[in-house]
Amino acid sequence: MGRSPCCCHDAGVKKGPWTEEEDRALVEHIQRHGGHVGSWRNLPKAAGLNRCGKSCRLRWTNYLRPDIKRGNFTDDEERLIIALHAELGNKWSTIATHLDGRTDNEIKNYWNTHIRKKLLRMGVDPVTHQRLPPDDILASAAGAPGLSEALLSAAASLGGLNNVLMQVQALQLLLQTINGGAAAAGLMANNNFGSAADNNAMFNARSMVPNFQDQMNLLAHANYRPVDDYLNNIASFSEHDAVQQLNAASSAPAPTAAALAVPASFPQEVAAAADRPVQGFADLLSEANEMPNMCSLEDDRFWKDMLAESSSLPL
DNA sequence: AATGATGACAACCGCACCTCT
DNA sequence: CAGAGGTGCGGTTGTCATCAT
Repeated sequence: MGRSPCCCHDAGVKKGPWTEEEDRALVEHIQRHGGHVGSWRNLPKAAGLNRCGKSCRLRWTNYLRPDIKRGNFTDDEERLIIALHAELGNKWSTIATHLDGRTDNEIKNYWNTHIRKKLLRMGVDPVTHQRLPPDDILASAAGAPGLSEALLSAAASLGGLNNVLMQVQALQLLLQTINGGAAAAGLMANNNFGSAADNNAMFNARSMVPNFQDQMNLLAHANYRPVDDYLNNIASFSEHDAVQQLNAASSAPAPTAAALAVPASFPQEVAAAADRPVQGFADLLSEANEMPNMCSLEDDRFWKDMLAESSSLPL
């Protein structure tokens, strides 16, 4: 099973982008043979192409084949890719067999340029499809070389995220890292869901709940559905993502006062905190939200200011 | 307007596997 | 069974367009 030498190493064989003439020669040659290629190695000479046979095969299978579907991936296709990737991993060719007209190369590129980044923004490991471990993030913030890719991605994306809930998640992770999570609640004011008073109630209450899951539960009590756990069930991701997109895009009614009421099961100080005016990140974040490009890791001042604000939040 | 940075996509590279002799 | 030819596959790189400075 030795590896055969590739004709691509031949001197004078052209590489790089294909011209229209080359495409036409390749297509006409294959059509002349009824769509059958025979030997790819012999094809270039027969077709009058100064190309490696391998290059011809790639060009045909990934671009010139008549049954290839061009254009953007649909939502359904994206969901299918994610689900299949969770099951199959980087088996691009196998994944491609489930999507009509899509090539493995196209799917692979789409994954690397779109889906992977989207998952990272949501705090999801695109390899394991699980939530990225907090230790990873904490270690990164402690000065370990190489800030966590997830944190970097989340932080760099803060201003551009079109989904408030993603912002919340990203900032939660960031603040847990920076400040032990104590200030994270203030960030929740940047949500556009309800009135300022409602936000005060919700977010001050949240600040009294140190545990991330408890915070999420409190939000859930107020009819928020921010972090349904895709991470524990990859099959539900597509729907979850779709719901998130809908939530972000829709003009969903603000939660009612009743919905925002602190549940009786929460400690008394939580209820008390609900009446305190929110401070800290709210203004900062809403300002950032209006100017998407101001948030980036390169903008040291932003993070410096945010750190300063976080330290002044009431606990 | 020029230049650098970034993102998206096409194409290449090298290894592994399958088939045939 | 071994080895060569041919192809499939996944990772990586190159190229070009667009955006930011």
